[in-house]
Amino acid sequence: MKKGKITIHDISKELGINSSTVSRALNNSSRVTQKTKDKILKKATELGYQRNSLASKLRTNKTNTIGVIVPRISRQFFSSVISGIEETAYDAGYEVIICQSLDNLEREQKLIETLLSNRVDGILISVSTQTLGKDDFNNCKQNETPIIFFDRPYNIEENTNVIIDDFKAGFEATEHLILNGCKNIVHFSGPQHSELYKRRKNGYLAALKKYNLTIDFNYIIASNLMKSDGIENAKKILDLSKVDAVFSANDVAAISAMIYLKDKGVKIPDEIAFVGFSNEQISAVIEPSLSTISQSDFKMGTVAATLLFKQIEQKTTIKEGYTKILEPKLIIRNSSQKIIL
Amino acid sequence: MKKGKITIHDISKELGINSSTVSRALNNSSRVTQKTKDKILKKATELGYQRNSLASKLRTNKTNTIGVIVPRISRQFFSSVISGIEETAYDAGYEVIICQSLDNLEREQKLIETLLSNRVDGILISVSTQTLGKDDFNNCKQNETPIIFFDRPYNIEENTNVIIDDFKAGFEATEHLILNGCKNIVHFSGPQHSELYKRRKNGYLAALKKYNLTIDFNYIIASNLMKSDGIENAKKILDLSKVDAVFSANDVAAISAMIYLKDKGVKIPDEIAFVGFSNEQISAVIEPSLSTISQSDFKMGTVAATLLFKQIEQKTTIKEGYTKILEPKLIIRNSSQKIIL
DNA sequence: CTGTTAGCGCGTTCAG
DNA sequence: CTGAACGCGCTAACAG
Repeated sequence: MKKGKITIHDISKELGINSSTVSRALNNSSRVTQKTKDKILKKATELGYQRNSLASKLRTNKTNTIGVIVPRISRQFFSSVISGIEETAYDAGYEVIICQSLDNLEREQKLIETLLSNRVDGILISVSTQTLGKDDFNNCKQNETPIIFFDRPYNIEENTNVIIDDFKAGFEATEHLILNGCKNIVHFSGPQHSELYKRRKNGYLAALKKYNLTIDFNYIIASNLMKSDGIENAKKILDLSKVDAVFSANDVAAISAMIYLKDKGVKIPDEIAFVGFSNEQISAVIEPSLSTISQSDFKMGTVAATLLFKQIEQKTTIKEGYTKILEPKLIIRNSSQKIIL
Repeated sequence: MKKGKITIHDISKELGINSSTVSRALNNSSRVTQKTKDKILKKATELGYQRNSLASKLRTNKTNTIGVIVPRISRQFFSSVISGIEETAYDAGYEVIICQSLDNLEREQKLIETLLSNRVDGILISVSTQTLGKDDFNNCKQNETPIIFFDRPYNIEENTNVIIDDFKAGFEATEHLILNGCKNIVHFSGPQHSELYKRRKNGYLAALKKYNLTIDFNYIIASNLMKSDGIENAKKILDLSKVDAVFSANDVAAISAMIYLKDKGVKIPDEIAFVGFSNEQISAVIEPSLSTISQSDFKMGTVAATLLFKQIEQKTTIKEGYTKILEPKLIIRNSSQKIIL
């Protein structure tokens, strides 16, 4: 057997058929007779032919590949989104290159460069926390490479974004708790300079108002996204006179708070609604006494990917400032005790 | 500004310098004068030149890219290994393509094909649980593309593998617990047909023997890797008269067991040694009452990658059956209470 | 339905 | 130190 890589020319010569025909056959073109196709395919496997995508991509100027950049793949939210993206891409015949920025702007920029130099057809990105500028992704636009921002919106006026309706998520989660008989609902929020957490909080407040429940601002506990904040949150809960539910928009803090309370032997609220995560490991942890609700993170992946493929294939000039706001389709996870949402 | 992609020829024409020189300058060849280099680089950024890696890779027949296949990126062990791989690759000037097989053999095979057709220089893989055959990766060997198996060994006689010394890990974890005064140590094991879990168990047994502790086989609780198994395990613990530590080699089951015990209000053992994970989320969950030990998963990534790059660069014919067994460098995670290991 | 020709963008000869 | 020419493997366009 020949050393090195076998090319279509090797097949071509062996069979006395022109290499273009071989190429067409291997791409299953309708313009080749089935008989010759069979002959070629047989020979190809016989020689151990291995398609060279690089050459093909170079020639066609189309890679059928998209790049995905997330802060960390270990974060369940992102790995779920990635799964959604991959499923969609798989069906649409696209390859996916996954990258993690580690929330580092410099690294993120480097990844973008690498993806562009590999001529990906498009990019999906959840920007790093360091990414605050207004024009960090000009190189994409210059290349006319579509880029879509998901989860963490970026420069909404000019770019395509896929985000969730946080107000509605907060409203519906809270409303559900109310409809299940809860009246004293604590809300764990996140950093208050973040629009995202503000919107969720406003949803919470709106739900309380709708049902004429008194609003006690001591019941709104804002904190950062650290474990230690969760402990602090838990201590604050202990100071409140009556709590029959928690709506948490802050996963890390919420979990450590719950664990802390459990360890202290405090009975944790029967009704807890978490927004923002659905990881199996985490749900393993909080079962059976709690339930999570999960944003449709998987769906966010499919939506973002579908949108990207549309942009790629229509080759539309990128619409400025289109934002897709997902309905907060909240998924109820079964619990051995009460259903939460 | 010119539409479409700018090539070295565009730079070449604008400057009246031959494209070969431009190419050399952009690759920082020593055979170009600094002055012309500067001129070229300036022009390149001015025109928004964007290197075409595809063409370069095709031409040089070297991609400086490796593929990594893992069952799931969401599993902390794998995402840690990936981080290790990425760091190493980053330093060595390699790109990394991350793929997940979802523990599905068909998908795994397809990914291999894709990676090969993209001419990756090498592959790192932790095989899917469905991968049992002896020659599922012949296409790599045929292409002379190095492939290294990590964590889940595959056909040790013929391939390069990077695994951990499970016996030693089990021994040392158990020994540590003993040295901290524990005498009644439960061992959570995994599927008993797996060599990996057998070896860890043997390490546990060896440690008990060394310190003349009585071996009670009721204290060895084997199960599968599901949440439900963890619950069963927990129930079995309740039947035991005295337990002052747990050495768990089975992360999923161990966690759900601990949570179950907590929920039941049972005081969980003070000393718990987990082997096999170090995820932040998980450690958030089990703090402050427990501590984890983590295998050097990150290191496994660096070691496997380093080995692969060596194979790639030396272009050695792949040594048959070389297995690198890592020392189980166990990392102690701080706990607010006792240190476990 | 198949063959011919040319070229994607780059790097690497071999000249000068 | 720089230029001219060729080819990596594949496919689009045009013939036939």
